[in-house]
Amino acid sequence: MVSVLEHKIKAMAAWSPEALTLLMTSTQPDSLKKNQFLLKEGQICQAIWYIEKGYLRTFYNKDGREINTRFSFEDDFVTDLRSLRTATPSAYSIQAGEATTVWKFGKGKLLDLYRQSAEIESFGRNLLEQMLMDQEEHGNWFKIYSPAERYQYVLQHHPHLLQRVSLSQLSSYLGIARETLSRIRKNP
Amino acid sequence: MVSVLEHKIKAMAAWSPEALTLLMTSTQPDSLKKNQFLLKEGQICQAIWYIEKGYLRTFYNKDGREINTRFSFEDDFVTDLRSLRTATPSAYSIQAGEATTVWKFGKGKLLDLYRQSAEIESFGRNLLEQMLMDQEEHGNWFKIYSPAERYQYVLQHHPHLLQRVSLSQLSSYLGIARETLSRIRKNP
DNA sequence: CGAGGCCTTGACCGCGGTCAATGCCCGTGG
DNA sequence: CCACGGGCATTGACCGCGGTCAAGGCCTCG
Repeated sequence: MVSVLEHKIKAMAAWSPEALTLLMTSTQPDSLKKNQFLLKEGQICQAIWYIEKGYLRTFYNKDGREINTRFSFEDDFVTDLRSLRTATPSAYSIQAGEATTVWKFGKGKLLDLYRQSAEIESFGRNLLEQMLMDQEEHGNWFKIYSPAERYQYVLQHHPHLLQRVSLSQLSSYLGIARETLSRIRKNP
Repeated sequence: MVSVLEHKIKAMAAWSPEALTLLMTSTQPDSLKKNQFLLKEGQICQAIWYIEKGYLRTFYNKDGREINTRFSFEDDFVTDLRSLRTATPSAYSIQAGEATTVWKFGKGKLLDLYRQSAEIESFGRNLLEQMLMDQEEHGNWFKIYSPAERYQYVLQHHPHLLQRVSLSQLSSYLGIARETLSRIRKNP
């Protein structure tokens, strides 16, 4: 039987059978309960994960307060790129927001894959370009939009966030206080 | 004679002579006067540029006001990734902040390079990873730091910004008003 | 039924935005 | 050489948005 991962990956690029097999034999699934950690602040990130089901939040501590920097859902790839690349302790934690199934690609394995297959390297590059585009857009929010406008943006472009993430958690992602988000939602 | 570009590129990775030659024969230099545009809002971005000398600012219009989203200096690569990838009109303009020399890699040429050389594709992937790391960090600023802290961060980590970019331009990059930046600098 | 999350609401206030005036530096032309 | 003008930075006055603290309401789950 073909896994969800294989099915999804197939749809993302025009794969040769060899590359697809190589990719699929380099990964294993893992299950996380709600609130379980994939990575804890201070650990060195050793892998990239693909989310099959559920969602993960990436956050970090500012004076004992958790600031959410990202929410990742089905079909997203997740890692702490800085920690992964530089093998330094992560400033972030990654935690399951629901019961979550991920597929793990270890760092060493991943570098092998890139070396062995130009197709996979190309896929990786494209993925990174997509992620960079998204990240630039997200970063520019804060320069351009007011808190209310940022909320409206999420409402229109990422409505699933509001359905699955608590408002407390969303507020730090929007860079505002929980109470302010509450008031924004109240007033049209 | 070996160009500045070739010298720099050499230092960034372990190149085979073939890949390096391929790369160097796919690019041409271009000179920009101060205030000259590399890309104007509404145009479709067709290339990636490498900055040999000078700097570029990327900005965009919010209600007639220019918001600077990025400053790129020597050895940086610059483009509007969204416009380049999707061939849609750019929301950004890119303008020289000083007399600037760039090397242009056209989109078609670039895709050829990736197809022809796994080394170049790998170089591209690594470059993207670096850019994504930087962009994530920059984006998280706004969630984590206050205006004064953001200024301090630039002061410590990117002091060249303050030497070469006017405070008016820097302020929108920090997401604050020009006057506020002035007051932050005044008070320790 | 009680406890604990989570969200909402209110009161207060300080940070940072806006507008306007002034100062400073420099390049240009009389 | 000086006078003027433009661009940029600073400063002051004002005020409204959004943060903080505290209380209360409403779920869900044990």
